[in-house]
Amino acid sequence: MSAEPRATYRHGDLRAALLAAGMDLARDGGPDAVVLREATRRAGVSPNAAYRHFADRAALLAAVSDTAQGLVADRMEDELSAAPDPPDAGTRARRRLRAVGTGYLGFAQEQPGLFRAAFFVPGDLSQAFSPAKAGRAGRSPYQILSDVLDELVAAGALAPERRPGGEFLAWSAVHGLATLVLDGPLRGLTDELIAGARERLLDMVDRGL
Amino acid sequence: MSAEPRATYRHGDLRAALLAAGMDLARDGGPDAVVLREATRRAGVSPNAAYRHFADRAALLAAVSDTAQGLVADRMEDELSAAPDPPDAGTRARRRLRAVGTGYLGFAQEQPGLFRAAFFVPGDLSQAFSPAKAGRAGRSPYQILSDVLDELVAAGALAPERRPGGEFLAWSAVHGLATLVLDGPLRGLTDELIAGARERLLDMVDRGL
DNA sequence: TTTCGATGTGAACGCCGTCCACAATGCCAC
DNA sequence: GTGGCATTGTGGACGGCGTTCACATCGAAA
Repeated sequence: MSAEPRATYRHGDLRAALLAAGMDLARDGGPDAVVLREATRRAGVSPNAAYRHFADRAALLAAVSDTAQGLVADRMEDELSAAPDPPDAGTRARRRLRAVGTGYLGFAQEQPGLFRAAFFVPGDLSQAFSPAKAGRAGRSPYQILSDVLDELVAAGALAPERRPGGEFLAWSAVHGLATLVLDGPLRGLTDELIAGARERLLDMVDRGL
Repeated sequence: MSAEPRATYRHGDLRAALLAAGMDLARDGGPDAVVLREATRRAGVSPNAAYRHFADRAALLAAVSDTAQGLVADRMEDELSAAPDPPDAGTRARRRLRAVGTGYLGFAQEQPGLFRAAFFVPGDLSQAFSPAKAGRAGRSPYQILSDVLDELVAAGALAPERRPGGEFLAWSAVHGLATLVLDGPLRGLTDELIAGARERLLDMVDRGL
């Protein structure tokens, strides 16, 4: 889709094409690989054309980041759907919180480039609840986490006075571990070892929230 | 120290000068601001001269990162020295673990640029125990954390079977929170609010380790 | 004193993000 | 229809970057 010149002068949906190209670049290479000129090249368009749809490279990267966060949300929703449904509401809610963390960390392992693009872009977490970051189900990763914490309170598994700010505790733990797996001492470990670390970390959150 | 030409053809200690310039760049601007050409400019030297001392920009950045981690270590040691010494060994050890986390997060707030350069450089965490990352006291941030966890076990405040991998749990939590404070929803909050989140997070680690 | 490795210089290459002026296009009012 | 106009794409240029190659300069060892 890049070699032959377009039939029409107009492209059709250049914004979407640039975003798709940006996603491809991010997939193998992370945020630094999202290069404006290369994205236009892949879309079969001159470099400047990008500026009709994105203010600058940072804007394109932000769009890529938002889209990638949507994929993370999907991965989390998948894990939620697959989670078993124990009868007791409390253990069910706690199980669902684990599923959310598992989905987040699973995505980090399976799609390191996109994960980096999603969460290692300075400032792009500031409006974590923006609908631009939502997945198919319409919820952003933060919203999913937030909702599961509400379930925890509703099920009586988390004291209401501990609820406020719970997102920050849970997210901190899980995101920190993702960093260790991607760039730190846990890099390159076998899936089993990483799964072990994950379970221990989720235990910590479960116990300490 | 940049304008007037050098008296001698040789620079003296160009490596150190480039590293110092790199640290200055990182201090305000983070890792992306560590630009090879600018560092040589500040050292009063042609761009290529840098290649006699660093293989490429990544090598310079890695040196900056290591040095910055040494500063983080210093900040942690300071907090450790300032920590009160309760009589009970167990509560003392737990107090010291808190101090380590407090120092880490304090540095992140006080020196965001250097903190980013220290910990937001892909791959530079892989050998976390390298002496290049040590502070004045000769310990890297990871070593400090590791030692405090050992103290916890020695004091009987942590079951020995929970000890292995404890670094990953504690570090994950604290580093994740630092990310939220620097780039996420907690950015720009008052110091009191951030301190509140910090204490809650350290509670979680304390309880859940 | 000569030689030689280590260190710094100059010029160049290709890549990047971005800006400006201009061309092609689709659409809407008349 | 047709003329005008906002939208979208092009071409060319600028400065900055990392990096390489050939060359100059120096200090120290032979």
